[in-house]
Amino acid sequence: MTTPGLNAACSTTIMSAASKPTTLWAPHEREKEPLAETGEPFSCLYAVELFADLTAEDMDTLDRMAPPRLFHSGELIFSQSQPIKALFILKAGRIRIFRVAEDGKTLTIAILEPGAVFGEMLLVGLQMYDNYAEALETSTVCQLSAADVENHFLSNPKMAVKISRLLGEQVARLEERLTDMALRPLSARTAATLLTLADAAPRSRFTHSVAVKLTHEQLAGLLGATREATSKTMSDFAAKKLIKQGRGRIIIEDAVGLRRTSRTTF
Amino acid sequence: MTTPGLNAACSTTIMSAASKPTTLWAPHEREKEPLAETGEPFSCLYAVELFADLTAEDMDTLDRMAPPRLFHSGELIFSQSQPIKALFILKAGRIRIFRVAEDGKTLTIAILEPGAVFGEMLLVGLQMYDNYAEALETSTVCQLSAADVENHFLSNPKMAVKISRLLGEQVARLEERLTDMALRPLSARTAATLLTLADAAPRSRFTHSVAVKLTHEQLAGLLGATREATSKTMSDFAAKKLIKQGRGRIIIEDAVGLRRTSRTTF
DNA sequence: GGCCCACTGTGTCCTAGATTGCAGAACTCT
DNA sequence: AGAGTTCTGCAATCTAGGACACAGTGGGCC
Repeated sequence: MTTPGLNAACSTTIMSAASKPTTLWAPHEREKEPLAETGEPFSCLYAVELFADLTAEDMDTLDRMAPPRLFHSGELIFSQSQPIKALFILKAGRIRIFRVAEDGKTLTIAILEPGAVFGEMLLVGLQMYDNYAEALETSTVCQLSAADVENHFLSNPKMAVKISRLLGEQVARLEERLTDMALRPLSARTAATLLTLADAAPRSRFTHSVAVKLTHEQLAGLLGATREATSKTMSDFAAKKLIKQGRGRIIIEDAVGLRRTSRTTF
Repeated sequence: MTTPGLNAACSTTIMSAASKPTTLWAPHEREKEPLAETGEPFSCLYAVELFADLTAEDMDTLDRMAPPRLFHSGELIFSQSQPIKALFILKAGRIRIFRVAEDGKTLTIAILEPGAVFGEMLLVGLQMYDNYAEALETSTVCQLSAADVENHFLSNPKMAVKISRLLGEQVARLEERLTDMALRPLSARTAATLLTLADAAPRSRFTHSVAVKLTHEQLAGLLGATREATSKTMSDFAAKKLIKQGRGRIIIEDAVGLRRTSRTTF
């Protein structure tokens, strides 16, 4: 049920039903989709698990309060200078949550797919929170103001429970990732990360293989490694027939093999 | 107010009022304390922030349901084979939460001080959760059964909110630690970790300097580094007058200096 | 159809930190 | 007080992965 994704600043990566058509990485897909959906009257909220317990009425109210907004590739949704003042719902596109070190290097905390909720630290009243969010592609994002959230959420006891579960899952994932970072070599981390990405990814109905739509550089950001090192690992994996490479995407060929190498120490 | 400790599997590291006397690391302290307190009629719960909203009545009921239990140094409180079936409150002593890799290396997720609550993943219904908990010293731990928790907690709406906040703080800390691990050299990580440990640590009333009661090896476990590497950085720090060393404890001498080196890249 | 740029593949250093192996010092326990 | 254990301090070597520096190449864009 719950997707065990890599997402840490969001959590439910439930796909919105209509978000990704069956075509997988069809060229030109990008231009049509987000723009077409912008004006659409349907809810940002329906497909999001977090909101499932709301009454239809509440949902509609909230929906009207959550204006969709378009972000172009590379644009920042929030950052240090623009702290989180809203709860965000990703309707279409992809968002990268990341942190920045003094020297400018970044670690990406999560890559969000449509249906994800982020900026949830607002929900638990955390002020100083130095994550950045950036659109990886042209994306449309709905936002609920802090006030609206206050009124319609924190009053609802079921909601608090949901939020707890959501955060609990994040904690579990982060702990896992932390120990991976500390005790596993790059190859193992890469394999593990690919697998997690794979089952958070939109899936084609027609092929049993799954594609992860990332460049080596983006993957490197997730791994806390350099682009070069990641490229090398990917070549190795390709040589071992674990994956197949494509420009900007990686196709998982042998999931069990990956699982195995994700557990090896060297 | 809330202690920004390193704790990840617990969170509030509020000290129970009577837990640590002013003597700091007095020899032989260990034998007397936990044993003497075991039979004590007072609550495990009073000093724990998570329970502050309970009625006195509820508190007493819960208290009677939470038998204190003694764990000796090195003993496991829970593990893979003994999954979490209770919510634990650390009354006295210190507990280490950790994870284990295939090759036997471990990363410690958190070191808990008295007053900490752990095993909280039970609260959000997470089943498979592969953390271990081990007593670092002889420790007394109270446990609330899953059923009791169910009855007295999940009914209480305020409680859910508290749990959310608690988990939210954990998420923030873990994200911070993850990026530290990924992008910062050992020296910086060490400095940062010492600082966080320092203000989670019991504080003497008489000295303004704070002591962290850990061996290099334990610290190394927290840093995801070897004992040797940690020892070396500690020597460096001592040479720079940032800390003072003692067997099994580290005294912070220059907190701002540490803060500075925690931000340096090299 | 062609240009240009964002991805990718390598290749050569080079350093932080792991590994190994001891040795002395500080506690603890009896 | 003596013995054994735990901690800490080095020093020598090894290596995964970082830092640079290019060189192809596939694909979107004009």
